[in-house]
Amino acid sequence: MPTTAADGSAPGPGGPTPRPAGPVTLQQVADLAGVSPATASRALHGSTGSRVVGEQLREKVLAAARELRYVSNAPAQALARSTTSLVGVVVHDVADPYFAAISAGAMGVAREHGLLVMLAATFRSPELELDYLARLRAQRARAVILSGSGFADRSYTSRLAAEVESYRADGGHVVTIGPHGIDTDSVNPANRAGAALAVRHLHGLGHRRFGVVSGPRSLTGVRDRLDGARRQLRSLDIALPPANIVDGGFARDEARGATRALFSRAPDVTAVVVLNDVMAAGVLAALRDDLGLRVPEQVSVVGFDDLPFAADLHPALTTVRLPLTEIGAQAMEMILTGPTIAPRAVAVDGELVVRGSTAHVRR
Amino acid sequence: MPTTAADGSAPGPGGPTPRPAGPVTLQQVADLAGVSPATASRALHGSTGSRVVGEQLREKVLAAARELRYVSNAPAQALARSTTSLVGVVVHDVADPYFAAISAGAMGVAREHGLLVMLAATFRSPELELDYLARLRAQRARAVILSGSGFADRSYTSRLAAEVESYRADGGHVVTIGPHGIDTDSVNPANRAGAALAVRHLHGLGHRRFGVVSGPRSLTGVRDRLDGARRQLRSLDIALPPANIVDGGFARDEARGATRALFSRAPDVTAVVVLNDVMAAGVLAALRDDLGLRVPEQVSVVGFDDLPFAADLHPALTTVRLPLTEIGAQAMEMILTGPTIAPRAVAVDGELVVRGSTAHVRR
DNA sequence: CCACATCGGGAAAGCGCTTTCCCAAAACGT
DNA sequence: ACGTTTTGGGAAAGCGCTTTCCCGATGTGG
Repeated sequence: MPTTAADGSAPGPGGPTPRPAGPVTLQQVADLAGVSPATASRALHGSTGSRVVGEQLREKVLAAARELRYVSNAPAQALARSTTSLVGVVVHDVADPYFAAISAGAMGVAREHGLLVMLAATFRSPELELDYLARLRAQRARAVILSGSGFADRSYTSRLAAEVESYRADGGHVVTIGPHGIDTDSVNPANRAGAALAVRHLHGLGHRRFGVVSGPRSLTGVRDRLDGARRQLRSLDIALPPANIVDGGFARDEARGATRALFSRAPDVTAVVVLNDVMAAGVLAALRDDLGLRVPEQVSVVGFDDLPFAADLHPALTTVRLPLTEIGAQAMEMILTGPTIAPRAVAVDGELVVRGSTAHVRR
Repeated sequence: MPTTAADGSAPGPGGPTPRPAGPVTLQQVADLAGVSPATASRALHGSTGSRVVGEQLREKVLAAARELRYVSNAPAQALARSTTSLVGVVVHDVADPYFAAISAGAMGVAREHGLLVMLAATFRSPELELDYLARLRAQRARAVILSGSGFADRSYTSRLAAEVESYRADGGHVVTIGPHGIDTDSVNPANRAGAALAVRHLHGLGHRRFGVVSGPRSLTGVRDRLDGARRQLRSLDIALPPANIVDGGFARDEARGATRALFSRAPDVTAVVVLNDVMAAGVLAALRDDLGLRVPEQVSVVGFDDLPFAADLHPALTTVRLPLTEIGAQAMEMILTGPTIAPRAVAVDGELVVRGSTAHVRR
């Protein structure tokens, strides 16, 4: 019987794993293999450049580790190496398919490179975002991706900048997705251009009376989209009265209510641009079930993001596609290549996907 | 000017934060406050039971920490305390709304209790799940939630059991969602009963010729749902020929293709039960756009899960609702209460939500 | 007025790793 | 043949915290 006897909570001769209580330490592995902890460490994580452990001992160590089901203590390792393989991803809301897609992209890349991701959801609270950033910094996360757009608030922005600065001084790397008003690597979806695309599409179909279902204006991403739509409208000489802009709160049901409000104020609207797809679902529901307006015959609707369910809405949603998974992946890739001297900014284009929710104006 | 001069990369007299390079250590905070590290530690994380730090010093320490923007080194803390505030959540796929909802529930509870969650996506690979579990164990995560259902594979199950056992020996706690074939705390959605519910609903509407769009049978959750449907059908004396069961691969588009296959093999089917909502979206698309069959006039469809978009499908999907967010929250709560002597199992009921995709049989 | 708790602070010993040194043995050169 | 490099292993010094212990300075009761 080649396995050593070691201790025994299970004294029987058969048990292949005479595992001691509590976490197994490197020392125990070393003892079992009859080597020093130094050698055990090198055999298990031969990271020490040129230092090579002899084939013999190496095998013994690995066998010992396997037998004890050893996994190294990551915090201890982090302390000794002063580096971790953790990255943080902060989102507004995991259940929102927008963030789910971004996260999926980021996590895919993380996996390929052996990084563990800590996901934090802020539920759109700036306070919580700051708090999480500090905690991620405390964890010595290598990098963090701020994937929810920023908040349009001076105090917040400066606090964020300070926190990011501290983190960077600690050797951390932050990548933002969308506008955050701070000087970091970033990947920027074409919020303005995308919204303009939507407007031009509708204008091209003959629409002249527009409504917008917006999100909370405190979010810079929302502002940009709204701004993009507005500018494009202005340059086409179309009026967009403030009353025609309603806040759908980024939620389906809230958008549904907002849509009713919009049409009670401006019943002649024939084209509505919705600042994201989940709200668009609510808009479609309101039009169909609450207002009895037919899409696209009476009203055309275009969304934003092209979330997976967009094609399954009724009618299928015309929308501005953003390659969300790629965006997440790109952000993670920027992390892998490490920070550069000057912040990089990669721009990501949106693309109009025409489906069934838009048509020539008929009213 | 009350702030100390300390070092200075910015020698100007005004800079409020003369922060040294690299991460700030507790020692530096202690120095600045003129106390020992012991006191600084106690002042910042007064966890040491009765030990109280004098108001005076306490304030000084806090001020120093604030000034240096100190955050404690979590790995070092973890090492010293030999405990962390990390919990792992492993899912099959973050982008899948099913897991997104569960994660959201879990993360909400985690946040309330100051836990950081590490989210790992296995993309349905047993290998990866095992690997992540080991890594989470290495991180000394307090607990992990295995939220994807298990794999029906003996070798996998025994390896999982071993890994879980090791983890538990290290003081870890694991909670599973759905059947995993191992002896842990678990929250179990009513997969069998839910599927039976769907079948009874359709049967009650007069349907007698059933088809099932399943997922990969290697997943125990899928098996249970399928089994629930089968049993119910049998007890109603309805045949379900193997040819009427197709594998939709848990993906919308794959399910769409599978549906075409189903109807080419069994064109007389009037009721199809789909083992989850994302596949149901594909089924509806196939029926409507590929096969030209009208739902619910010619074919009735019921899904499973009641994901957020279910009500927005066309027609709105009749489905078996599972309170996913709650399920995630409950799992996290089991973690908070810590492991008990005997594993707990909480059962979660499904509930039929009748919408527009089912109707009396007419063919 | 002194023995004796009590309180609040610091010195120092870890926590489990990694990594620099240091050293013996083996390989090489001339 | 001997010096000189490699090679591969171990001893030990941290990494940045927490926490036990110890100790002087206050407060108590007899």
